[in-house]
Amino acid sequence: MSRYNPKEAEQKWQARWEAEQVFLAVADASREKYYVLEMFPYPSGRIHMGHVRNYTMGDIVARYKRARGFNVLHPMGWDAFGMPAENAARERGVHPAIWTHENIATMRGQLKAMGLSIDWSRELATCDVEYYGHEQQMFLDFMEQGLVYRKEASVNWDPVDETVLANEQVIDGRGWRSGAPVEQRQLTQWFFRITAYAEDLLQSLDTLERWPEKVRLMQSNWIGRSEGMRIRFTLSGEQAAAMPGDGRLEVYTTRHDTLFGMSFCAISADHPIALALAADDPAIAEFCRQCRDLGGTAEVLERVEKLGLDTRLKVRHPFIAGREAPVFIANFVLMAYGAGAIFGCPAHDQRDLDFARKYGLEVLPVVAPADTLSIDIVNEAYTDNLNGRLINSDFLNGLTIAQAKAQIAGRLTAAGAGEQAVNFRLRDWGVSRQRYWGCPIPVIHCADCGVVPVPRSQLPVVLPTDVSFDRPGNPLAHHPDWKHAPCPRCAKPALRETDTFDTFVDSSWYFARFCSPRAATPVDRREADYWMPVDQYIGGVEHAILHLLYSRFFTRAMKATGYAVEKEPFSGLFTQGMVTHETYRDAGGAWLFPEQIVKGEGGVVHRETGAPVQVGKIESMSKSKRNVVDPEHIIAHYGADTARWFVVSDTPPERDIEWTESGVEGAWRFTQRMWRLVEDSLAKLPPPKDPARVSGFKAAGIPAVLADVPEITDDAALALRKATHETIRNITSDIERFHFNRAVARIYALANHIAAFSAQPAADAGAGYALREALETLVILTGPFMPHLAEACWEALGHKIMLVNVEWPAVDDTLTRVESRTIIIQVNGKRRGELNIPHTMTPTQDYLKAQALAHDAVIRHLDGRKPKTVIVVPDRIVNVVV
RNA sequence: GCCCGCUUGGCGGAAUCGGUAGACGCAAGGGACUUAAAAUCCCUCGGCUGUAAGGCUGUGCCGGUUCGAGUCCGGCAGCGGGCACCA
Repeated sequence: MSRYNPKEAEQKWQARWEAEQVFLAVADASREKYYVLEMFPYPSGRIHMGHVRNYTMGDIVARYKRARGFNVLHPMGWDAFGMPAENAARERGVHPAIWTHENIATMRGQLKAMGLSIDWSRELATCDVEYYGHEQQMFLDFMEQGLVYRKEASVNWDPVDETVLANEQVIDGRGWRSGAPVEQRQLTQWFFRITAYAEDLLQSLDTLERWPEKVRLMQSNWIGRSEGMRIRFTLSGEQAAAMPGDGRLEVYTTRHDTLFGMSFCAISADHPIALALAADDPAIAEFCRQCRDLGGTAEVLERVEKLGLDTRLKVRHPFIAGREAPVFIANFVLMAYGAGAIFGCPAHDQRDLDFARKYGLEVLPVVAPADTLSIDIVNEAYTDNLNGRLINSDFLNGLTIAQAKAQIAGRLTAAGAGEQAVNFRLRDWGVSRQRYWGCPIPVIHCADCGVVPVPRSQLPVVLPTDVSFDRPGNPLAHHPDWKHAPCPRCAKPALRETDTFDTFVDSSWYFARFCSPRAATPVDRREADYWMPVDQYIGGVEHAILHLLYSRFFTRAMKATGYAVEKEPFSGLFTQGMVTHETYRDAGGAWLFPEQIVKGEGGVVHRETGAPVQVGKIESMSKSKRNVVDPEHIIAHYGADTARWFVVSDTPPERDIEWTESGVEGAWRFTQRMWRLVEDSLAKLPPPKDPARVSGFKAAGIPAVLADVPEITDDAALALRKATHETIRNITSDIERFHFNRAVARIYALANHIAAFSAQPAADAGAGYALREALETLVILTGPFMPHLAEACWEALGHKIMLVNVEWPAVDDTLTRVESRTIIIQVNGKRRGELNIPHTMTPTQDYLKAQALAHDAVIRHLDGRKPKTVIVVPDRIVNVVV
């Protein structure tokens, strides 16, 4: 008996798959396609367990779908632009391109060692000009379609690193790298007009039936549609006529029903009126500056007091003659949302109430709970916007909130003072980054002609390689000559745009590029029309909003520019959980790696010093806490199959999984156990039959491997066959529904059953067939999870063709249709016994009832009482009710 | 603050429709084999009770619907996630 050697077997089968180009995907209109994609990795240096989990899941789906006869596309690439490469350049003097490509080479090798069924001929990296050049072309197309524009926007600016920071890179108001206080700066930036599709992006969420409900909800909240009114108030006061807006102030509200409770208006510090006032008044200018410097981080806003400055402007109430309300500039009003101005009704909005209390403004309740008709407002606003009746509101009194809204909308619209409006929280996507390692934005700035797109004949705009990182800021801007280019329109000297794209742009269309990664155009329509959309996309939930929303925008924009037919990129989505591990610290509080500790009799101690170790929380693996396990070590020690098996065992894929040494040992034991099971059974098996035809993309329509089993009458053999076919049915549905942990459990259960059967002496010749059928089924069903081991077992079972080319087994319904033979007997819903029904009979309800009433335990529990009724659930239960 | 999700043995988790709660794995304990170890195999394993057969109890807590509730409904608690001055 030989021991299974994963190292040899994995190399052997990976080489054979590659030699026969099994995973090469070729579009074929005669075959049904299936596009499986995992979120492509950032080439940070080495793969981590999160990658192992992600790519194992994708590979299970890809191999399974392939076995089901689909023409599977399963590609891999690299999200290769981004800041870590520039940081490496600054810290270690390595050029970002070299750093990135070395990382890619390392990680490609690590992924290949996992035995993934990937078509590596389609590999791409977003930092290669063959990729980002096409991105530049699409940018120009989007520009022509009006989907791109430039505007001045406020950004987080790190004055030391001289760069823009994303909100996540601002920690406690300081730059995450430099530690310098972050400033708000107005910069002219490029934007994608994602809001043009706000309604469609929201509505179409309903069509994404194979997306997690949670992700759809998060996107829906992010888009943040609200229905309300734009209302234009007439300004009064000395300066009213001089203000922008023709003497009117427009606000957006969702509570126009509370208009009679208005006691002030407030505008943003960036509102045109505020800017106009600030121009003449240093005090106002100073106040506006303070408001802006607050910035946008949520934690700061939480603590900050509501502040306002009276502009001395007033607005007239549209329905109360002679009544006016003051206009404030307020720090809590955002220019980017709605009209950048609000009307304040303190009784029914908490912020307005806080503000009113601070500045001594009137608080007039205008909505009361339906049954009370009056309400006192102290420190808490009454914000119920569904139930309630209007009070203190003239012609609205007594109406419901909905009726009052309709009245107000009707009157204001008729008067030309407003109209109903839909508003979105979603904002346009700013894509400019002042960085080197990204896709150059293909425009030229000319003093005379303005912003001029780079002519298509001059694309791609290639990143220069001779850049230096010896000073802060964007190396492209410092480059001696790269940015100098003649204006394409007037030929005078002009300047290239030195900003590059946000890396989310690169990852917003790579899935489409995979369909034709070497095409001379961004996408080859014939290929894309065949392969798109992605049938199953798999990745971390941390991308639930931005990446997925941007990609959904991009496919719409690509459709508008003729690059795509589908507007939704991913018809199925699965978001997997993280990989976690215990944390360890020494007495000094320093984090320790798992391999530095030993768990023994005396508790947990340091491997070398023997000093006691504190075991901390189970947290997601991170380098900073050192609770990481390197997949390469695991694969070297146990093999890829064991690692793959472990990361889908026990825990449902959407939940976080804890990596434990004993869990991996358990997975390792099973690989050996399965191999032994096959070897030990070989002597009892009839000869193998290779299937007549081969599945995969070279042939369609495949026969089942397991046909022609002779008739079997032995009970144990029949039970094995039944278990075999039930396992096929269950694992098939488990994989379809991403219940990999259940599929794993069922594989264990079938293996246990086979082991028990195999240990008994064979009843007759048929037993060998049942055993071969069960073993081969076990091997095929294990294939998507542990492909190398399964190939080895398949070969050991005597087959000449590779398992990867064998079709998924079919369920024999005649075997599984036989219902349960054990019927549970209950008294008052509690289990009291069971009935065993012989194979040969089909019991009637009356028979079951009689059997139950005659049962010892039932008689004991009835204790002489007459049953009121007896409920019989066919094939399951008899419940005697007293 | 608003929105969403989760809560089952020592642990990860099973339990399509309301119908045998705890599959499968890990850990633990006992035993076999072995000079020994590794590996492997067998047994036990929610709690209480009983020599045993068995009995009682048990899916976060309180209540309801039902012949029957981990599953459905109402309330509460705890944990986790998303958004957050969004008018």
